[in-house]
Amino acid sequence: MAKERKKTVASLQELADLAGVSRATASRALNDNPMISEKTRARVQALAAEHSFSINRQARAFRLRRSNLIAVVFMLDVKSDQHMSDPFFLEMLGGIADALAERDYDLLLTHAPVTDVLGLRNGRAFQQADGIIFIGQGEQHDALNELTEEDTPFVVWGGPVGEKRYILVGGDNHGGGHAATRHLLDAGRRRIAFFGNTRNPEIAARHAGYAAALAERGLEPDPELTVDVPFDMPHARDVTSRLLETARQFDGVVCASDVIALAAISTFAALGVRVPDDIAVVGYDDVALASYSSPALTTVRQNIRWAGRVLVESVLGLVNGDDVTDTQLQSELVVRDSSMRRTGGSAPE
Amino acid sequence: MAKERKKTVASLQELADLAGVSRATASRALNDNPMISEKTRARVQALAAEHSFSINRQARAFRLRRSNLIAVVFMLDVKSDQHMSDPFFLEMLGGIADALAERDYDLLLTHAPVTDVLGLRNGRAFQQADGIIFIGQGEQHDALNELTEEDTPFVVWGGPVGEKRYILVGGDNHGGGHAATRHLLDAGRRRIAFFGNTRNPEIAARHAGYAAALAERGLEPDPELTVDVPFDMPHARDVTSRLLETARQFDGVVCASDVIALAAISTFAALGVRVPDDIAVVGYDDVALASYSSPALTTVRQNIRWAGRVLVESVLGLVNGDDVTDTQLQSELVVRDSSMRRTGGSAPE
DNA sequence: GGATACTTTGCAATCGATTGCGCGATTTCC
DNA sequence: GGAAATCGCGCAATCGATTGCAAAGTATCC
Repeated sequence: MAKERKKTVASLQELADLAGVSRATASRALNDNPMISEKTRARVQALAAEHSFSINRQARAFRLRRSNLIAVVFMLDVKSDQHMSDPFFLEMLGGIADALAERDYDLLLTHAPVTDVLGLRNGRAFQQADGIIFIGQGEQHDALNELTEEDTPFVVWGGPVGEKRYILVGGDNHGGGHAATRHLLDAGRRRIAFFGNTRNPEIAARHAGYAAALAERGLEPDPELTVDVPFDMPHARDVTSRLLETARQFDGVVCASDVIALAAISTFAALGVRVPDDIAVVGYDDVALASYSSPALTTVRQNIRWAGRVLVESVLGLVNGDDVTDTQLQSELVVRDSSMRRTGGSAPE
Repeated sequence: MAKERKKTVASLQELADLAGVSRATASRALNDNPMISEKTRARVQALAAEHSFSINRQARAFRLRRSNLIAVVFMLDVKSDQHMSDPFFLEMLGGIADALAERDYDLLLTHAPVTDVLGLRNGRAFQQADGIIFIGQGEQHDALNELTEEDTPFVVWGGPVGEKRYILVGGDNHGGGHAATRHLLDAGRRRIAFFGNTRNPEIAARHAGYAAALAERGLEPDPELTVDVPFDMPHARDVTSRLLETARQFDGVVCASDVIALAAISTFAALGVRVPDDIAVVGYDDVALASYSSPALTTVRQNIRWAGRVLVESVLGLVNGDDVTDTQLQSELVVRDSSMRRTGGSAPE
């Protein structure tokens, strides 16, 4: 009797009957349509709440041709096998999810190893979602350009590229790469390597910043020290150890991600190279776990959660037909290893 | 002219017209309904492919009252603030996403800090999705029981609990906790702590395994050494350092997650405690990054991607009205620190 | 050949919400 | 007091696919 929830009302029609109005009026009342009188609106809404009625979203989506769904597509490079275990993705996803929830949108997660991005045209993302967020460009830049022909709008998280027809949101990769490299230079390092796949636009920009920082000090980047390290741990480890065997003449390394950095550090340790004494390492992304390595990892912070918000605002802007422009977010060097500075060869402790 | 994609066909009606059949026949042909002759079916499907027609999923979902969407809800404890930065979640999500994609389902991600789980009843997950996967029970066990009243079926990843009315999938938490503890005991440790929030059912089971392992060796677990460490790094660090100040009489610690373990190790290091010489640490989950800490972290592996598959199969089983039972997956100790054994007080290096 | 059975296809209702248009009632204005 | 403007609401079409049922066409049997 004192049941808090009354018999639930299934359809708009039932609610209308209950309120003694037509379906049309009930619909308008729920949507705060000004055509409806204040009194009627209040009554209908009260009844809706009382009977815990909520509109059938399927029907609504069908009628309005609008699902309130935004798809998130992770562009995973199969070759370099940057897979989801990079915490960066999760934090980004969290940021996007939160921002979408605030705007009353839902998140459709599409996680396909994307070799053929164009195949997405016939996939769910383009069919069901009102808009799409691509995380990363991988090496699929041209395919993305082609997707702009479709009528589902999208934005991309990534790095600068040449001919671009889509909306891009990204960090200041050039600045980040520059700051990271500069940090090592300031610590007295001279032979600085770069670990990362420069075919990826974001990483290419970081690498450009790296090269620029070297140039400012009159240093020429050694091509042999730019290594295409895959994103995931096991591979990174292999490549790193191989490099150490063949050309151990470097004393610092700028990594394209924290995961790479941690893999490198771990590998160095296994091979008896001391970090940061022999080789100093800088990461990228400032994932939560990075601060807990020992020594704590110096890295470039991107405000990932905020990035998620910007992505959401951009894509919803497109959905609503607003003018949307590219966005570049700040990146910031986070220095954690105060003892990296070269003091003349003596290792502390 | 040699355009590979002909003018796309928007609706079933158009396709039917093109094929010279009725909408009904076209629909049945596309769905391989045996009522339709082989010839007609082939013709319709060929035309559909040729004009890259794909059914309007909104309309279909509306008509069939079935969206082919499975919602994934992360149960985040606000108090203990276990947030998404734990890579465990991401790997699980990847496993679920893959398994769903194979079954032609999509993933609706719902990421709400769930204080009031019952509020989900009116949320999107219950409205749009055909089924739901909850990741973790948090401390919301009773609320979950109540949700079984709703008509959207769901399964839960988590640990054993008392009165349970829902389908549960989980790892062998008791066995894992036992193995982890046993490992430390075998290495000669005697004062072993447990870090984790035992109000969480999974962790409670791990703790039970921990206690059981101690008991087998005639040791009584010291309540003071069971510490409710929050899941995220900063808090874990605080709590850990406090513990060290007040009661530093332990030589091993079983952690409820790798993230906690890494935080603990980092804290120990900062406080001058040597790992594993002074205190040996075992983690849980075997997240990718764990293997790269130094020393590499011994941990309990759960096959998370497989877990994702099992969750998907279970929830789809429920959706289809099959009988579904609880599942317990294997857990396995991964030993990475060969040098942990106590050798009489002499620290190597 | 005619009746019966089976196969193949089409008709039309249906799912639930939204919205253009029109109608009656009320207010406003002169 | 009457015409015009305004307000509040309902009628009915509509979105696109699915499906029970009936009808038309074809094969089978005696």
